[in-house]
Amino acid sequence: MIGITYQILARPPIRMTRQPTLQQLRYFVALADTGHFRKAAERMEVTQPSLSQQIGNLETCLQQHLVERGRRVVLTPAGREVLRRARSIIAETEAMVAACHRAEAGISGTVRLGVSPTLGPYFMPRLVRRLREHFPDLRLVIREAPPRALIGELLEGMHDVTLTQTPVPTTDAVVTQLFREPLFAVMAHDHPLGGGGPIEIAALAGQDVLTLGPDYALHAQIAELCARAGARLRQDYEGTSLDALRQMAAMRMGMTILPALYVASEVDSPDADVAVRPFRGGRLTRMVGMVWRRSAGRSTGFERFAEIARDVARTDHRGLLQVIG
Amino acid sequence: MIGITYQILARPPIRMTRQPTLQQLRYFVALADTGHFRKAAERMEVTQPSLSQQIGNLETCLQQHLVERGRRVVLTPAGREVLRRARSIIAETEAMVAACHRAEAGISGTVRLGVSPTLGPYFMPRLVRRLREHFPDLRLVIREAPPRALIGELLEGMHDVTLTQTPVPTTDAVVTQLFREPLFAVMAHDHPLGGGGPIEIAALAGQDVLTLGPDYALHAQIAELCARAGARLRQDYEGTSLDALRQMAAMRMGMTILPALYVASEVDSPDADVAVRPFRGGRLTRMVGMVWRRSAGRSTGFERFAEIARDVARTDHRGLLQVIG
DNA sequence: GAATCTGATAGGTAATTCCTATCATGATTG
DNA sequence: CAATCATGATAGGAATTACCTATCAGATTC
Repeated sequence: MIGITYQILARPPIRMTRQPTLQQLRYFVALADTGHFRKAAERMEVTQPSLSQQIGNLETCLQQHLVERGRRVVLTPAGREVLRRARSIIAETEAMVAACHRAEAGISGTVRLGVSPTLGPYFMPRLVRRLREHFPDLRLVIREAPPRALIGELLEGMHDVTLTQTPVPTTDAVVTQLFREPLFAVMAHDHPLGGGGPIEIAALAGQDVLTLGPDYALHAQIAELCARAGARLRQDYEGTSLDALRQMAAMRMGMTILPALYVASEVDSPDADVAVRPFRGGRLTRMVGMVWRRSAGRSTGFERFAEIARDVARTDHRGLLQVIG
Repeated sequence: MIGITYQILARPPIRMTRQPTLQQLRYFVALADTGHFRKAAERMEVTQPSLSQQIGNLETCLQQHLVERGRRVVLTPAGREVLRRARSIIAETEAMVAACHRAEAGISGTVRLGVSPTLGPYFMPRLVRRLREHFPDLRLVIREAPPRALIGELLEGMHDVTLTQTPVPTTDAVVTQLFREPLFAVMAHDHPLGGGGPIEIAALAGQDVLTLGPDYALHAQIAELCARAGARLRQDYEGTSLDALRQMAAMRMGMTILPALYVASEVDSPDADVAVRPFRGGRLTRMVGMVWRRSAGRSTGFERFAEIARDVARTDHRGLLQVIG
């Protein structure tokens, strides 16, 4: 008979099975704590019949008596077990709500930050420290990937936000520019262009130039520069990292072009194994920005992240990076 | 303005703060698992607008975006954190419901069984084993207390059910008789009444009789017997346990009267330190029953417990106990 | 460009929660 | 012992929430 009714109504079984509600659990905990229906109702700020009814509904749903209703209210064994679980469920729910409400500027949970390896090691340590100051509850997972992969992964949802060289080849992302980072010519000490002051782009003519693979934004930029300056971009050798490029230059395999943050961090010392020359007037730079999915919307808090990153660039890398905005 | 509205409506703050519901959490988990609103709605057997609205309500309540709605559905960092907690909350809720539904004959949670020390050690081991066979999920806490305290504690809610000598001095409890347990006369081997077959109650006349203190039902019973038979109930010495009584009898401080289960367990051997004589025709017995609060109602499962206890008495103590019912 | 897919919004129905009023029972007071 | 109070349940109805149907707006596919 009931089976037939179901067929007629086409009502799904999931809806036929009553489930306990969090409110019912809260009412039950209040009753257990006060040992008294009226007092529990007062505590929960509803009337006694409402509370009584909801606790009755809970008992019906669980198919167990939870309470003995005599001269005193006493929990049954089942009631005591349900009380234990109810407390745990309510506590976790409240912790979840509190964590969400506590979140500052929409930052909550674990943020996954993707970063280019040409940038991450030289910029992130200070940025992480600063972010931690601003968002004490922030949890951050940082993953490195070459920019071409990085943007794809961002769009796939693998990262929440990325720090990388711009422009990026998509319109599905919001790009917020942070700063302009100068690039430096780097070569062996005894290279024809080694030594001296700022170098002109035109001086690259006829030189062998090493750079990273095409997965990096730097690759296209340097390839375009070589074409423009009449230099030879070595196709037979590609660096897999900035360190590799520097070592190849030191071994006289050609000259290379490296970002300022890397140079400042890894090369700028009197006993460096390569010579470093800035381009005249800072003519050669790369743009660095923060990128997140357009669908993330306006309340993500990532704009706040970008502000903080600019601040780091401004104060910790003063005179090296040209902050934008 | 809003503060004033609140004052006018006299609505309690607890009601002004929206709380997440378990259904919303279930919808959100389905969305996270399917990555797709329509598919999640199908899975939950509601329409897409319903699911969409409830997830929106959850986001409003938590004051966080949980989902990016773009060309694909991607969880935000906050969303991933809420997902983790939601899974835990739902799992615990389902475990709670399942435990309640799985319960056999209303037995669920941890049952607290109070037992008289004159009974427990000699009857409970077999009863517990049998109960465990019938209720595999049963959790049992067994506590001993003298019967006078035991019944008070039962009424206070400290025990859920008790096993004790009856009658009990209250009408607030349901008493289910289990069996009649014979009592035996016990004395030193060289006591004037030592040796021989069954003893008449009248033979106690003039004898010193030892028994337990007034917290035990046995006390009143033996006191009444002594008055009736013209025996002297020793007031200067009281046993604190059945073992103590037996030892005092062995030391010729008087005779005593002990229950059959104890005798069968602790005395019934050829080299016992006391003589044991049954009363003629089994005339002297005590009644043992199971007792629970009247307010526990009819669906407690304790009647089932009583049946099992009778079964234990019938099969494991055959010829010793006279089962009732 | 039309058709289809996807998620949001609006209006209305159905279901649930809560309130008020009352009932039934037991305990307490005078 | 009658009157009163306290306690939890039940009934009817109002208020609120959950859900459905219809539609909109934007994106994607053919």
